[in-house]
Amino acid sequence: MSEKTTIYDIAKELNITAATVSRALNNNPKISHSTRKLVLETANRMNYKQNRLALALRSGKSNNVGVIVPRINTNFFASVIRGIEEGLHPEGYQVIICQTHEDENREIENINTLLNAQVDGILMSISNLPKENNHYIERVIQKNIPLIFFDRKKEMENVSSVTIDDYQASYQTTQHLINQGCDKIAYFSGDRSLEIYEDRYRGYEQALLDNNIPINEDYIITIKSNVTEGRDAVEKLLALENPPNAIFSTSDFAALGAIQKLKERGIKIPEDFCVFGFGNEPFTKFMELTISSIDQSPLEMGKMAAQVFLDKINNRKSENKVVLLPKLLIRQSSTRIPQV
Amino acid sequence: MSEKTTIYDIAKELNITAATVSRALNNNPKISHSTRKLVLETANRMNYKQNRLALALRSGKSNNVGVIVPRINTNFFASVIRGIEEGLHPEGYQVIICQTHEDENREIENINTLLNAQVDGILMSISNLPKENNHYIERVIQKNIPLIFFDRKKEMENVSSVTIDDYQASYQTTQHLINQGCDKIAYFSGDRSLEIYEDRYRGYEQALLDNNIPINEDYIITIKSNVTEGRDAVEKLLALENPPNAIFSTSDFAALGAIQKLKERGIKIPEDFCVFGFGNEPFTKFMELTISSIDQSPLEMGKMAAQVFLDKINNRKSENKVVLLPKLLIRQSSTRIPQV
DNA sequence: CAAATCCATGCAATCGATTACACAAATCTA
DNA sequence: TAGATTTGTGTAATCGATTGCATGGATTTG
Repeated sequence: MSEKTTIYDIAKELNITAATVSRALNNNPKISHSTRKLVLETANRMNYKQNRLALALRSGKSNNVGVIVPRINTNFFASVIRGIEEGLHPEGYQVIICQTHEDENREIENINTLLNAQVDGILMSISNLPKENNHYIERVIQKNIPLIFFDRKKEMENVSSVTIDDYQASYQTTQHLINQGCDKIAYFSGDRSLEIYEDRYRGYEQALLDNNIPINEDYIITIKSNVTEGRDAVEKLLALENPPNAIFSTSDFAALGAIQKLKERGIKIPEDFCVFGFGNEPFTKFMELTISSIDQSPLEMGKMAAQVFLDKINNRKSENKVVLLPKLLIRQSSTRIPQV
Repeated sequence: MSEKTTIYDIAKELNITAATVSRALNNNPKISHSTRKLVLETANRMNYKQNRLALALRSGKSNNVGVIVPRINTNFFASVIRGIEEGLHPEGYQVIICQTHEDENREIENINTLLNAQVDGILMSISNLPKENNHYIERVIQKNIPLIFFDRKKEMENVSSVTIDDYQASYQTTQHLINQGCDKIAYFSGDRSLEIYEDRYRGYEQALLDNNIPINEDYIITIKSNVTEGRDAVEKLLALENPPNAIFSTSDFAALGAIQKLKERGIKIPEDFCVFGFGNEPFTKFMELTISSIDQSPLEMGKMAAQVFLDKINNRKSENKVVLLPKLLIRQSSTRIPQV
């Protein structure tokens, strides 16, 4: 039935040993031309396929890498994974995907599962900030397994990372809004205990300071990345005595919610109010009023993460922090002054 | 350094054999309570992790399943994969992902890679219609490895599938458009050599026939799933002597392109023209003019595919065709008569 | 022609975990 | 208390591929 051909089957067929078959298949120069030819033909005829598990067990290399993300079905993570896959597949690696659902326990679980599976490396975007007890991450390093963070990273020794320059992205965006004449810029933040959100906040803050605009704590709202939170946040902002005239949202979804609510209130965008998102979700450019956003080059980020992993595994580098340039996509929702 | 603890290390530590350790860890009742406790404690202390490769080699089960899709970074496929992952992870399976980029050679390559990796099953959405030479798919069946198609399936013996009822979806949508007063309904088709697109076409056709509306070949355009093709197709349609007053697009992206172009031409939606998409991409409900579409329940589809795989592997069923119900999401782009 | 060299292949251990079978010690039966 | 049974472990084979070392025959060298 399920006739799995092994090198032993080939050996028996040809009245030679499995060792010889193995060597022939691996182009070992010690094998005579005639034997090699015979083995290759027979292997082909018997539809032989190398059992990678056996190889993995012996060599200690599984040729699998694990990828851990909060969830897979958002454009950003799906695209990063696609990039990783494209970078690693040609090198013979398979990608195993795990989702944390932003849950710390599942994150730990996932890491253990991947270590069990003997992956050759782990590429991850942190879901939660591991508290003091981030032993589980250090265990990966102790095992000498390359660990690479992408996007949501944590500064750690011996851990490489691939991110965009979140600070710059944020600084430039804020400056852009100021250039458009906005002087009261609200800010939708993510969880600032994660480095990327802290960096983004600092960029926003510094741009305001550099333009002599005071920070207004009322304008700073922490949100989750969805439409509803964006709508709710706008309600709060419009209820202020001195409401803002721009929003920089670190989530495209919240930016969309904000725009919906602003329109309902009859506020004209971008004339009366500018909005800027983050992430370049596909819908931002599909809207009638296209939404300005920041592209994080997820495909490139994934490919780069794959490259960093390959460099590490080949001992070319022990540590490496890659920072990609963000791309500001200035669209209608923040364009008062026509772009040249 | 990378101190991988094995059962042999534990055995040596306790002056017993690996067999005993193995049994203790597997709760074999023949092991004395004291030994078991000792082993478990020691294993824990030495941070033992079972090597799944060794287990896989011995048992012949890798506890990996392969998933093959055209690409991962679309909402639909990412969501299906998420569903598969959620269904399989609790059962101890890891998901290995491969992308074909719609390329037949990569599809063959992917299957070979997965067979090499000794996956316990393959879940796939066909990219290309394998011609006569679909040996590569049959090889999977010969090896007695469960094969499950989702969405883009091909009718084959011993192969299970999970799809939505594409015919019904299409029939109902066409009927809905007719009910809205549209009598000249154009149709954007995918590659009809794939079953799902053929089914969808038949649904469209039958609904027209049942309403005594003649089929107009000029209205039927085969497109790729992107915005540009939708725009181009509308240009062609509007250039006709007798242009249509509705479009049923089997792609949300093409539907969006169509809407953009129609608006540019000053055509009012839905008053003068109705548009219906397919796939329920997130943007369809985010637009100012929300786009009617068909939800394919990708998450559920993935979970169901996982379930069918589990049933098969546990010999509960040898073959199984699951057909999910499509959900018509009737939104503004096709609503002339207000819904109750 | 005897000794040295080389070539192609075989032998056997290894990776880590599991498990059928064997066996010694402990416990029970009559 | 001798024999039967149970209990807990050890022995060794197995999964499939790789590889250091050994070996036997052919070829070359002096």
